[in-house]
Amino acid sequence: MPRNPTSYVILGLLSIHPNLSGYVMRKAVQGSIGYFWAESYGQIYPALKRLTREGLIAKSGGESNGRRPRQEYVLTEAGRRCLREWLAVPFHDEPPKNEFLLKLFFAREAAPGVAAAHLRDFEERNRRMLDTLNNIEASVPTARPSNPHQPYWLLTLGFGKALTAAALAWSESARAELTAAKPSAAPSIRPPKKRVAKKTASSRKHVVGKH
Amino acid sequence: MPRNPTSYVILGLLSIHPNLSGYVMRKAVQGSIGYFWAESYGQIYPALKRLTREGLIAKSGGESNGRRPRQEYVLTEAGRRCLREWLAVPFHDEPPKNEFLLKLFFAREAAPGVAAAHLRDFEERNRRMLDTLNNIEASVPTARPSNPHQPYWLLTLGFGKALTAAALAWSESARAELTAAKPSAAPSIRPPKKRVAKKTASSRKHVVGKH
DNA sequence: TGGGTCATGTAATAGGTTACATGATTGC
DNA sequence: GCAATCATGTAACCTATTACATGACCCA
Repeated sequence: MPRNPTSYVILGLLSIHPNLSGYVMRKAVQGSIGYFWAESYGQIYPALKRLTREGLIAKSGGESNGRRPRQEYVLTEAGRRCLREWLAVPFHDEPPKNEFLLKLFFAREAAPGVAAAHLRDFEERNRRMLDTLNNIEASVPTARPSNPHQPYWLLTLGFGKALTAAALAWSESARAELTAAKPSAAPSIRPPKKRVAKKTASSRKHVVGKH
Repeated sequence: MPRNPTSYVILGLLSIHPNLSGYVMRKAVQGSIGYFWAESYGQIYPALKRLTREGLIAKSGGESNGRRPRQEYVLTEAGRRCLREWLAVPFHDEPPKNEFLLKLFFAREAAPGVAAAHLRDFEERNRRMLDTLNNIEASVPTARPSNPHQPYWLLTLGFGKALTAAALAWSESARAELTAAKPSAAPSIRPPKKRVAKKTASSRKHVVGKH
């Protein structure tokens, strides 16, 4: 019986830390794997119900400290087995849909300045993201014992940093290229000295836009 | 009236090259923006129908050279306006869901070797991707006139190359870190000289896995 | 008393994949 | 003849977001 990604996120979180409620799972996703994953309540709560019904997780007494009592969950043995099996099967990577790149690709049709604006926006967001990731890194204890999951967390964090930094570097050079290549709206006679002029290129058999 | 991303992809493609059929649109997506976007026939054909009904595109005589006649489409003026408007609104970037990173993050629960296997797999896929992108780049004419969309294509291609290269570099160092950090299954007494030992770290307020 | 956050959930809708059906043509 | 590719489309299903409903507690 195939299960959706949300289910595995839940199983994974419970494998790291028992007794989580739907609410804190959502928060945990945002706070730890938010760089490459997202879950909404509309996904989590139904999944919790289903997983309970199927015996992969079980309700554990929700501690109600003054507040509304939280329904908490723990992994069952079946749940742990299920998680392990899923972890072992090869991942599939569909191309991540990137609306920013989509708009950039079609940007010739846009009003002048639109592409540059998106690029600035992109750059800014990456700058903030890199900041966030660095803060996370700084908040991690470098101390010896730590916890057994930490090596893997460090790897994903490192990935986030590396890719964000690369995106940032690219967007800076892209901005330069763009302003250099587009001095006026009608570049027909000698586009005045491209400054950056990095040799990049594009496009395969290109059904669309044969050159 | 809000439209789905697929619609804008169609409008965008037709803005670059008129007279495309659903079939070649799919191919064009794979061949040009496949690095960061995907569309299935199940999305494209209904979208074509709807866009035609709404007057954003129109059927253009499908040329039937021996084969089954293809239904081709062109942009209408309303379609072009609609595309322009969409291009101008800020993009929203949801975190791209990355199953590889998800499995890596939870990998402590997996059987030994699983994380390393995924990493090798990831590395290999990125290597192939970089190859593909380089081939695309090589096939682009460096000649002067070219076509007006090319600067934007070059930017997205450059992005793909930069990010893939960064992912590749990361995965190589990650593999080294992983093998260094995990000599046996129970690293409790002095994990023998980590070789790479790049200072990375992880995790924010971390509801899950407080250290 | 009003806004923020804690906390759980449902319903409507949108977005997207997969499998299937159909049939022609090309190349081995 | 058979497999692959061209080419269009539909139906069933899964995935996911958004808005909404509910209510308590905290703090200013």
